[in-house]
Amino acid sequence: MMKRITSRLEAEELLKTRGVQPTSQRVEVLYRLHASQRHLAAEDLHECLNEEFTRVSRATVYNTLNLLKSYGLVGAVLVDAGRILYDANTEPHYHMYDVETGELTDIGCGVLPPEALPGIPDDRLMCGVDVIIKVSKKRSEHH
Amino acid sequence: MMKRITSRLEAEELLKTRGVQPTSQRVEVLYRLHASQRHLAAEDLHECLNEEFTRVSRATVYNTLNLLKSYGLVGAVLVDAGRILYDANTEPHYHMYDVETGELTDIGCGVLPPEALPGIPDDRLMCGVDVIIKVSKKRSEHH
DNA sequence: ACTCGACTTTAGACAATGTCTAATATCAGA
DNA sequence: TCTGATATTAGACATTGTCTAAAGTCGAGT
Repeated sequence: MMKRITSRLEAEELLKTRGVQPTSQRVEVLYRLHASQRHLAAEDLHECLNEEFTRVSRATVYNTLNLLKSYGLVGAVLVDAGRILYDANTEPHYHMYDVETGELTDIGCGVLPPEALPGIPDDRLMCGVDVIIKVSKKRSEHH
Repeated sequence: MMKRITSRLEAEELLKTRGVQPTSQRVEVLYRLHASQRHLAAEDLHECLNEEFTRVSRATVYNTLNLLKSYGLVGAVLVDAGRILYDANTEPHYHMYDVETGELTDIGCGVLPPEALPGIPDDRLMCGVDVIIKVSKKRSEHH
């Protein structure tokens, strides 16, 4: 089970143990993402950081999210064109996306462990699996 | 097994049978996507259409792809931020994405039928499943 | 063939998202 | 405290996709 970060201090510790310089901006981004309990876009996070006391530039939010992602400290989900949502949950899991509301929900992958996925060529290493199950409340418009 | 379109005439027939007005632009877009045998971005398609005799505007390429997608005549895959790749293969299938080269390959979903996916709430209808298996040749940079 | 109305295409403006650059600021180690 | 390496910043830039208003095309009914 993943440790949930509940304070800036814990975020700082986590960064240190991974060998990432725990600057105040990085700590803040990581902490806020955990605190929000939701999936956030970079712009959401930028906005949310700057309505409080903190002041973090747009570029830093983007850079930091890319950095955290490259260290596996956050997850990224592509739902629509030109929109990445970030996810504090770094356990392997899948997503359910409501195409009407835009709501994105985590789904455990118990029934469908990544190992069960179709085989990949021998010369490649799997470095991630994205599963997005799209749902809606209505039937699609064209039958 | 899906019928592969090999001529503009077949593209036109397909559009007609689905009740979509088979304009020359739509026929051309649908035909070219099948002819290319690859996954193409809207811009690729726009470029490729206009180096030949045909002349199709950017807006029409985007509109047409959205239209075809809403009728299930083409598939769309999100691989990177702000980049949709379109796919002539409308059979249920998954994708393998090489994060280094950007190469996107179809993978059958025989081993992993969509029905095997985690349950979704009763009040929602599943309207699609995206599975992207990310692979690379090297280990990721941060161990 | 003609006309009308509905649909389609078009060019270009616009919007949203993310990246890059050069200057400045900050940090860690000597 | 110094110094080099690293991080942050503002703003320009690039890319992708959407919107709008005008012009073009299609087809049914006459």
